[in-house]
Amino acid sequence: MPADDRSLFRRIYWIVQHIPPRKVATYGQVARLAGIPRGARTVGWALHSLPDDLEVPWQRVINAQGRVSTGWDDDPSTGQRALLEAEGIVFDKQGRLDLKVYGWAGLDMAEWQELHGAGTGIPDLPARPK
DNA sequence: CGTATGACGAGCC
DNA sequence: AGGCTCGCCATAC
Repeated sequence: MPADDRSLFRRIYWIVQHIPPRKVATYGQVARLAGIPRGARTVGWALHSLPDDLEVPWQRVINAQGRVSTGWDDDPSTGQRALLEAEGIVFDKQGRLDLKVYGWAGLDMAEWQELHGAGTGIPDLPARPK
């Protein structure tokens, strides 16, 4: 990853670092918090190219279906699902988790302002403009 | 600068 | 519910 990702990717990582254990956020949710309402795929790209030396709980970001989206990690010990189960999250028979139970509420006002600056309120995100 | 590529998502069958 | 199509957005080439 380029050395210039210091704005968007950095914001994304910062947000993910604020997801508490046993809670999960969707790619779209992180994207909205990062300021790119329809940039879910970009969040995926950001986490995909996450530097190893950065401490980011990437496993807590899943898709809107409540399923892990990695696919390549069937490894029972290092796979995304395994990491989440280790935190106490339970998946159903179809490999999905209940977002109503484990879904993260998002950044609180203080965290939002720390990220975007004071004076800016958290938008209701209709995700439809343009 | 155009095209391809996703760890996505919403809408339609 | 499950599968497909299309739109999205930052990057890589």
